[in-house]
Amino acid sequence: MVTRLTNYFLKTLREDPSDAEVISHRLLVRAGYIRRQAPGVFAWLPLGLKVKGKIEQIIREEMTRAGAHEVHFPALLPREPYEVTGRWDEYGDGLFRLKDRKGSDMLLAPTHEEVFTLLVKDLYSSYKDLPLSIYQIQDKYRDEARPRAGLLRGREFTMKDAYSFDYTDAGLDASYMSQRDAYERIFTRLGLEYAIVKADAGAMGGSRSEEFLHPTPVGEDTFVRSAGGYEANVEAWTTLVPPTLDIEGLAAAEVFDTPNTPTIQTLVDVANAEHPRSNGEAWTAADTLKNVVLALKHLDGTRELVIVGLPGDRDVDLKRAEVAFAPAEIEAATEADFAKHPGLVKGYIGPWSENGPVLGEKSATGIRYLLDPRVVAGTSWITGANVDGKHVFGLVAGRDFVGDGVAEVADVRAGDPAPDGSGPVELARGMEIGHVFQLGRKYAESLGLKVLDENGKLVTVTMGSYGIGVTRILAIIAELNNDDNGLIWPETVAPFDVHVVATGKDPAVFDAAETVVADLEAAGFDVLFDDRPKVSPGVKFGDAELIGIPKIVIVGRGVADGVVELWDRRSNERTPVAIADAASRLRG
RNA sequence: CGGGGCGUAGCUCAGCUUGGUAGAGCGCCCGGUUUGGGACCGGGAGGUCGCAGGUUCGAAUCCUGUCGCCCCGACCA
Repeated sequence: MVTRLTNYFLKTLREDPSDAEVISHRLLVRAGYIRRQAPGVFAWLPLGLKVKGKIEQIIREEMTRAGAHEVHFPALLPREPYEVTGRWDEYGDGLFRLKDRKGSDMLLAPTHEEVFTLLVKDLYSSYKDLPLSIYQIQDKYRDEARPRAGLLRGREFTMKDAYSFDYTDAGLDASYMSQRDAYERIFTRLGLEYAIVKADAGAMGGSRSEEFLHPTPVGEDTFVRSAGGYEANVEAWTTLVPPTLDIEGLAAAEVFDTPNTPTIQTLVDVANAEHPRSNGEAWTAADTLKNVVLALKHLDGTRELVIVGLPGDRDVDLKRAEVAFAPAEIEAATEADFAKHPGLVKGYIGPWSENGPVLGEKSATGIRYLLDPRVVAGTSWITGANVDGKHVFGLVAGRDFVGDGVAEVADVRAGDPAPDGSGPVELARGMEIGHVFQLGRKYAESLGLKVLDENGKLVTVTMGSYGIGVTRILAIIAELNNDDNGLIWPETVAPFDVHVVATGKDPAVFDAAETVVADLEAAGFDVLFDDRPKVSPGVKFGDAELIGIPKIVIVGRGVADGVVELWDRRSNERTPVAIADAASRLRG
């Protein structure tokens, strides 16, 4: 195929658009691939659509290889199925909701678990029909609080979402691995580095969940990896629990005056100055127990205070807290919250007081008290004595206080030991490009998807859900492949195979260019032909660089000697070749 | 939702402090000269200065309100 620039829908911009910050956004707009319509919503121009199509094609091929079949659902859906699974409420403000003329609630789907499940329920009723994997490539809608970075975080984005249906756990495992393997092939073909990290299943429910993260400093996810191969999103991190210690023989707790120690650091300073440890070692923040007050906003609108006790050198990671308390939302405790609980002495909160337990469901305050996994029985702490200006030293977990449970909310640090014993971890940033979930029976259960098994018994189907962010991947590829002059697409996703540039005004040049273009087409190349007659060479070269097709043929002054130049966009090398050899040289 | 920045021609921006009725570059149209790195000359089209009030003889400029956009944070694929 040959596409001529003289009648193509393309206009490049000489300057960066003022509303674009990240490189992929700037270049995709400047080079005429996309245009912004609304925050986080983009129109696709011909060039952009071609690249998107190339990525989708690779995904389709690998889905087919994995035995998944393509379908297509509407983006506009009725409320009911999402009401049944609870997601109409759980999605909160992130869901695009609208009403039709009759006043019925509709939504723009953020994902399609419900309708896929219902479709299979409509048509299938026997174990003989399973396993089944179906997928679609469809636009998704999420009303992000803050869309940003162009395509990297939009409110409309294209996603490949696949769903597997099995009636045994082993079957689900197999379907899951089949998709997971397909993802590895897809990202490898796209030339995208990825880490497969353990992820939090979160509001999606289910058990096993892994994210494909592309490591990049601009990523929004923090993940950890150990030298021994452990990789996990910090949201899914589980703390290595130390062994419990012997309580026998530990000294009794002692209360000391510690005026003006509202922060951990001031407390540690005072402790070292006035109450040094008996063995002479200095106290550190890790010897203190920090009790952080969190307010949970539950789905039904109720507000609950929870106090988390964690080592004083750790902070609460709000993302991890959201996971720990999902689906409730986390807010900082307000003055009003404290006013309702006069038993809490700000800055000196602790589980213990001379008058008995202060924190915990069975204590004086009745506030739920959860402990960091590191606060095991037999560990000894300096913590607030619930009296202004006093702390208690040597307070022993399991002897002097207990929690109502464990909470994984502390931040994860470089150097923390991996839970599988594979050594200390380092932290890295990544951008989520794919996610595989074992949903289990959550959706099938609530929507009533059951089949008859070999014994004629009704069994609930078990499902998996597998997503890839198509438009996000496009943006990441653009982010990775560019230079000062523009985009440089990998051949696998470039909008065209070859960009032919005819320069000058000599009719002989244009004749020669027609010959080259015809040869290339005959050789099977998809060709973009810059045949604009009155545009100077500088403009054409600049546009070619901006557009970023990796192989460029310059037809110009060399024509007099019977040669054209092959210009490699990435290496910037130009190689003269005979006009008649251009096509075969490029094919080789 | 908090913090910051910005809305003036198709695009990128100046003008606003110190009010006097709108500019530049690029792009676009016509004519001509150019053609291997974003050419040049001449002529031209194009703007309710985001919107609404207010102050003033007079507002892009000052005041109030409002809407929108971008960035950081919270939140999210």
